[in-house]
Amino acid sequence: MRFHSPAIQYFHAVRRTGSIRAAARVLNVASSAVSRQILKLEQEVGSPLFERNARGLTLTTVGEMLARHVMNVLQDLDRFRSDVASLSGTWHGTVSIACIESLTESVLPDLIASHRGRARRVSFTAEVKGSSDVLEALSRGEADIGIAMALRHPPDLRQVALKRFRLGAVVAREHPLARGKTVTLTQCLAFPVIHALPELSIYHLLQPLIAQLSETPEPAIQANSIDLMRELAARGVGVAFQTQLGIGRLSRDSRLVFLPLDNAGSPVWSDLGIYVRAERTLPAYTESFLQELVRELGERERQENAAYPQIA
Amino acid sequence: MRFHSPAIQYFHAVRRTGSIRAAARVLNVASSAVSRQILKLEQEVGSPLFERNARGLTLTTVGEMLARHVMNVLQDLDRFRSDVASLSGTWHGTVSIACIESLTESVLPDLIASHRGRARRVSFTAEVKGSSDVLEALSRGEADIGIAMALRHPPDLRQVALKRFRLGAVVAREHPLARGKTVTLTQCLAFPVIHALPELSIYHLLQPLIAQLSETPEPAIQANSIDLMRELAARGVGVAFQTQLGIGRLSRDSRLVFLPLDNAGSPVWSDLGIYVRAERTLPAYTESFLQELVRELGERERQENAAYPQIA
DNA sequence: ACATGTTGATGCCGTTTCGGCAACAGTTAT
DNA sequence: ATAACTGTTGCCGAAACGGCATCAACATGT
Repeated sequence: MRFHSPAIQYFHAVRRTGSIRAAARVLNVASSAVSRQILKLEQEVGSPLFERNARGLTLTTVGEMLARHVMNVLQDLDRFRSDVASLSGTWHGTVSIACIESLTESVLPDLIASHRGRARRVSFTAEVKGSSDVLEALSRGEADIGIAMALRHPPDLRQVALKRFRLGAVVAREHPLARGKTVTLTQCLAFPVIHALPELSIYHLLQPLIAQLSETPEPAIQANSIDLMRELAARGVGVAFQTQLGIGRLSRDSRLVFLPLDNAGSPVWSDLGIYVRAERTLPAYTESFLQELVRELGERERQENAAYPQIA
Repeated sequence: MRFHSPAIQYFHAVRRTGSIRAAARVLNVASSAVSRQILKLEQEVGSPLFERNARGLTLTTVGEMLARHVMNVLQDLDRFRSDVASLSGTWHGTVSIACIESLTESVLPDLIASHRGRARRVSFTAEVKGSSDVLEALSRGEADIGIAMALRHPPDLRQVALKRFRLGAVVAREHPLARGKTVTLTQCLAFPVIHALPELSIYHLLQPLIAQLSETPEPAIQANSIDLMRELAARGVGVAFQTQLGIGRLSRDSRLVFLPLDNAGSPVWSDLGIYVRAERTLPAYTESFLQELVRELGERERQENAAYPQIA
């Protein structure tokens, strides 16, 4: 099904790879063919689309505009394909997800497993990144669905849903803090703390709060893996922080205890956003999974906020 | 700027004209060329796109899906073009509007005139239709912006704004009703009434209310032109009904009086919706006009509701 | 400083695709 | 029945495309 001009596809490949020859390799054509199509495009648009650096190509402003158009075309072509396929009963395609680490513990594997159980012809691609990288991948058309911290998102993305989960401390069962029901930041800082590195969203949640306290925190450990931090906490190394989303596994892990964090009497929220490219209609199978994702996250939000009722 | 496969453009022309030979004439190519491209498309999609009737071609289900995709592609191409043009200072294009008759009296001419004064390179196409035809034209990609009665709109359209205006009676200055400040439907039905035909939105607003009354209305006039109805009222033929939007001209027309309608103590609202194709990003100049349109209608809504303050 | 590898662009040439002309079979209206 | 219309199909010239070899410009490594 190749009813779009080769120039479109070649341009797309060059943009992704950043090089004409690399694009030619991916497309299984001669580099001269690719080069010519790009030149022809530039002539028809009337303006250069790439800046020729010695080491490859970079998009110009006009190039970025065309890239946006081409992404819209190709993504909508995918949707059309899926529409036709679903008409004849076949229901297949690939859902590409970019998300932050909090999801990998139980939400995402549960959902994908359950979905695969029902629709076996749908494949998945999941890539774990930092929040800003998630949004960037989405903007570049490298993912269909993105889950990230709900910060300001670029206008070319649409926030499908916003779910909030409580941030809390994770400590070993024997830890002194484990005797309470909740903890304050000040209480935690009295013990060794396992800090998140800036790549993790938790860092951006806690840093402003810690900065408010005048105390100098005890020397601590820093890490960029939620899994690692949790395992460290389980070994009694210190206090780790994480979103309540990891609670699914925690409840099965007898070594650990989750304590919702209180700051000045009110909970500390971690806002999770589900994003999609705005200028786009999703294929049916992607839309279907998206709905399940939103529903599931809403369900977890409800469950967990019921388990730890809000104070204020 | 023709970087899309000819098949796309040919398909689009065939869909609009409903015939291969007619499309060929529009495209200035031989009909054989068009026929071949369509056949090639059908072969690549793996399914017929048109039903060949002896008198022309009709879209199949798959054809309609492709039509949607092609519309998305071509409309987004327009947007891309306008983006590039606005980058180099040029700001030109055509805004195509489909709307119901209520707008033609003052809102639309005022807006277009004012906009043309500032951006002379932007042209306009306006087509007056019934509400459902407006939505249909929008769905078919024959218009950029649609203004219609806010009924249930198809899912491929997006309601940009919703403004409500009071429905009222229009009578000659010498009419007995002109002595009051407002009127009820029962009061009106005591006089000869100029009814709207079903093609006009006013019909669908008033019919349910009239049906509620058990009285048999006096034999009356029916018409499908707001202008005609108003002129009839001016000549004392009877009571006409229209949206408060026509008030701009009314105030300049000393022969007529507008009386807001009351039904069971509450106003009768006419909901006006502004629509746009959902799967689409508008060109900059279209978006700009759309914003002005929404603002202007909002302004009129505010003004007129202030002039005739709500009762309940 | 020199050699090597990589980048994008170009001239040449065979292949593929496209479009125009004319003729065809089928349906509809007069 | 005639005439006007529909979409389709061979045939052929023109345009576009892709592959190969080659070039100049730049970066990297020795």
